[in-house]
Amino acid sequence: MKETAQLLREKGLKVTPQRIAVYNMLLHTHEHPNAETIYRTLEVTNPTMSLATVYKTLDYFKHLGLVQELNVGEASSRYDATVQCHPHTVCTSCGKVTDLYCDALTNLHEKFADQLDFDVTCEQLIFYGTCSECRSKINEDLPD
Amino acid sequence: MKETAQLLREKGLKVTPQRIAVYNMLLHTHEHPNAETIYRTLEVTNPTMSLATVYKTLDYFKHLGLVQELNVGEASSRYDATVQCHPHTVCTSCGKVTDLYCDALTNLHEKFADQLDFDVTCEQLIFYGTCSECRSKINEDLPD
DNA sequence: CTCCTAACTAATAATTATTGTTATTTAATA
DNA sequence: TATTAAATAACAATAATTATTAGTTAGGAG
Repeated sequence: MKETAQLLREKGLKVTPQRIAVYNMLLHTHEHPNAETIYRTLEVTNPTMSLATVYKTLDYFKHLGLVQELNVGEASSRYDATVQCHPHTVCTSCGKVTDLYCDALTNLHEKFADQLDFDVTCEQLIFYGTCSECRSKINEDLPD
Repeated sequence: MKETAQLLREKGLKVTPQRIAVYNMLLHTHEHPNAETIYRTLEVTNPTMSLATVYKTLDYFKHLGLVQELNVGEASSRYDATVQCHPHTVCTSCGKVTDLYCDALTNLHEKFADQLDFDVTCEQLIFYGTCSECRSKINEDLPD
């Protein structure tokens, strides 16, 4: 936990329990939680935590490049402590968002920069569909 | 305009002036407007038009595959009458969303389907950055 | 062509995610 | 330890979207 405090300080942020809690939660999950989920998870151990602070903290973190905001078409944004752009899969059945680490699908803009007439700062590739678990479930429910 | 009425009928929808107006507007623009913009544009010529109807109409259209909902990280969704998945650029300076027709950046999932363990139904590739017009403006404002 | 009815629309209320406000508290430094 | 600028919690406000409902209309039956 020392590292988080150090990191926040380096970014010019005051170190508060709330900020440490939000950042550490994002570091240790792969669920890409939204603000509501972060708040619900943290209020159990951090009674002194409000949803507005979660929003504000995420906003600071985003602008300082500590987290990435992810928009997969849901009403609310999801957050990821991995700030490097990388593709995601989104299961339209269970809602699960998964990181995809695949060099061939990453930094696509670099390969096409000359054809674009557009300065790309960030790219987002999302595959929508059905994850393997949901596919199995659907097959169980529909025996032939 | 006859074709739109025909298309709606084929999809099992009643043909109403509101629905024709919304669909035709989306057909004839490349601006990827959101519900609010569609409403504002149409109320000029269609005084009998309400924002709630625009939302409901877009929802019907989306589920019937007549339009595509596009989420570029803004508060509201944008809509596109081109339902085939294709990449977009989003200028973070002026907000303009532009279609990108480039075979090498389209249907990426088909090329990687075997590596995924995920049934992809649709993919979305978005390049965020600065469009050429905004780049020129920035250069004007900052002479060296 | 007129009538009928289910489907549609407009108006408006309600909801949900997010942001603003403010009084109080706290982290960091002298 | 005292100071103070910044952060927080509580709550109000806003914006986008959805739900409700009473009145209207499209389109088929007669």
